Amino acid sequence: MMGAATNREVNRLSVTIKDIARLAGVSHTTVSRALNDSPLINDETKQKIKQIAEELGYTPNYNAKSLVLQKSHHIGLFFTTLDTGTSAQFFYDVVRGVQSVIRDRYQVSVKGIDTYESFENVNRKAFDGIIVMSQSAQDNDFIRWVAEKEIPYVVLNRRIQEEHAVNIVPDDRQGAFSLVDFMIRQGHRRIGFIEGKARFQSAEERKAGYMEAMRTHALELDPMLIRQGSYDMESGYQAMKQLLELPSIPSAVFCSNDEMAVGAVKAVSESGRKVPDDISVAGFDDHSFSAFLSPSLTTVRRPIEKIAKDGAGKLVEAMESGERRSEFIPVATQLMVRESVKPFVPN
Amino acid sequence: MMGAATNREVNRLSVTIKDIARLAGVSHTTVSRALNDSPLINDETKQKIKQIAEELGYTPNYNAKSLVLQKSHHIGLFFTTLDTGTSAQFFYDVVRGVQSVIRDRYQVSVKGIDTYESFENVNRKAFDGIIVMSQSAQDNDFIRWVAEKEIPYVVLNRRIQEEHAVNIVPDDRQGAFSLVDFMIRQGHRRIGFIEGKARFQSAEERKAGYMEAMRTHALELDPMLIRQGSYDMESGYQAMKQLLELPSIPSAVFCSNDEMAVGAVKAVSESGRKVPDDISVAGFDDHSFSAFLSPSLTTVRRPIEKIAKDGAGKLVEAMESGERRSEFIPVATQLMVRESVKPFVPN
DNA sequence: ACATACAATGCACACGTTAACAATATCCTA
DNA sequence: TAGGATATTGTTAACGTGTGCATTGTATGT
Repeated sequence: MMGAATNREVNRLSVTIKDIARLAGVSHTTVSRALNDSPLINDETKQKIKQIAEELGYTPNYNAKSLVLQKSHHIGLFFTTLDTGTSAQFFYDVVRGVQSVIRDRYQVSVKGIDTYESFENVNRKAFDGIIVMSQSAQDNDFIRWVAEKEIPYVVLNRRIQEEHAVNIVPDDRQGAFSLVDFMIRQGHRRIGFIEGKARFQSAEERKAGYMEAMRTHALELDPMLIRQGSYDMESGYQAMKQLLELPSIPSAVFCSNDEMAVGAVKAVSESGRKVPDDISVAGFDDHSFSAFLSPSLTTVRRPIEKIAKDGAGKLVEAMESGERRSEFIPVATQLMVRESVKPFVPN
Repeated sequence: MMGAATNREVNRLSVTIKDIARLAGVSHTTVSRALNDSPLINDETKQKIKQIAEELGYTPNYNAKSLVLQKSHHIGLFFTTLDTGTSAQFFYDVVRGVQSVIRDRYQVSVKGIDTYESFENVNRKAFDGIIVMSQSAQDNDFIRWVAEKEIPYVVLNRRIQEEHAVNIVPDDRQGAFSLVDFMIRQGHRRIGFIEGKARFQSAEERKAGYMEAMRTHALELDPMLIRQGSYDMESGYQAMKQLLELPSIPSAVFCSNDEMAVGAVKAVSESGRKVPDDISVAGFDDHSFSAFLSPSLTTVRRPIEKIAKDGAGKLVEAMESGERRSEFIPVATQLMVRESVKPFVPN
């Protein structure tokens, strides 16, 4: 009679190293070592054990491994928010970039920082490492928490002051500068600006680039030409409508991202004007649709997927070496000249 | 001297129920019960224990919990692919929808099915439940695997035959039908069609809707008017270019999604024609940019975020009740009439 | 006053894995 | 041929938590 033993096996969720041990006639320790390719184990036994494991369809219980190895096999990918302000394209590029380097080495959990009331569950037991895709200084509390818990982490997309982390940041200011500089060289003097989401660092950097370019060319900074937006199309549409109601409208408008530029172009069309003949419009990000719009959108490419990949790579390095290295890596942006900005023609 | 004990505490990753037990002068069993609000424990002791836990900043070790409770606290969110074919908007809407109902009850890991060579690590130990955002019959192997492993799951977005799962699917065929029907009622007779990504079910359904509408109105199905696309802008652009080279071009073109419609509109513009005056164009999905294009895009809204929410809700239900219920839930789509389709005017 | 029920807590083991240490067998060296 | 080194395996405890069962103390009913 073998009722009891059989029942136990049947009821169990799945095969364990003890099952393999029994069949191989060795101890479970030996099985563990064999499956981990320990040099201690004789090659023949090793092969035999591996074969049995294969036949039984053994898969390790990662919860048990995690418990004893103090390693969760999980990394967290945190965004400032998953609601307004994070564009679909941005989100998608980041997740793809991260996944492409992590593959099945870790599980990647995607989160919005703003959904947490308390960070208590963000700790070393839950995450081996954390990628913060930071868009705003709001994230500082979170980043400080992660640093205090001594979880290996990297911060991408926004410059931070902390000392113990890799920080990869696109040079938004330079990108904005070169775009506005380009507009000015095309003869534009009254250049409007639609800001990104308030308190987002990228929004501030882009504004700084705009202002710097204007100052460099000794152009007047008319505050009426600067409008607040929030990175979504509707806000770009509204802001542009306001600009078009001014007594003296700008000949060119720089929108802090491509989505707002789409909204802005719509407002221009509705006013009976044409882009770029009557007014030039540019965006930022080089969103995937930008090249396909009519007119195609002049913008600045920001290599988000590459930043995500590099960041994930650096994080894995840090997790596996155990060293916390501080490193600031700026990433160049690239001006994409297309059709939506034309030389200024006085009428 | 208290060297040894202190050292152990200092070196440990964090506070455990045994630490709390020691301070409270009870056994760790009592602590475990108290923190889980067991009715067995006296209210006073319970309060005292909870307070100590609070003071020490205790957080449970989910790996240990998982091990003993056979529950991973993780759910998997699987897409057919994270590469071409899955649009950023689709991806984003789904993740947001799922996260909004799951919150911090489970960790959500996002995956592309096509990155797996072997599904071995997809099992009950790793996932308490799985959401398959299925776009193609390619996923059938995966779905079968999940069903065999008896992991609670739901399949969204694509109709399946399996018996033990909830299946929520937008009625793409009906949506496509009503859109093409609308075009025909606007007087169009030669209506082009740009197909979605090959082997994607949504692509086939939309084609079926197109053909059904044409047949219903007894219109000729000219195979020259049907072009293969792959759901991205470039393919829409190329397909439309081909259609415009025909000796007799269509007066309206239905693109299987909005992204291809954007590419198609570009091709029309480049040929010197105008949308919708010279040729009408429509898409599918009601992408966030569709209302903001000029002309705004006539399309079909598919409530992806709602599907994701409902699906996540059903999954949680299934996981927590332990019942596998088979349920097919079709979701209506909605025709969004905008500017890019105009009544047909013979020239 | 005594059996009985019940409330509250502890003991001991289990979950599946790894690892320090112990144990054995085998081989080599002087 | 004794003694040590080495290769291979096993014993046992540990990771942090939950739970069946035993235990203790207290209240209840007769």
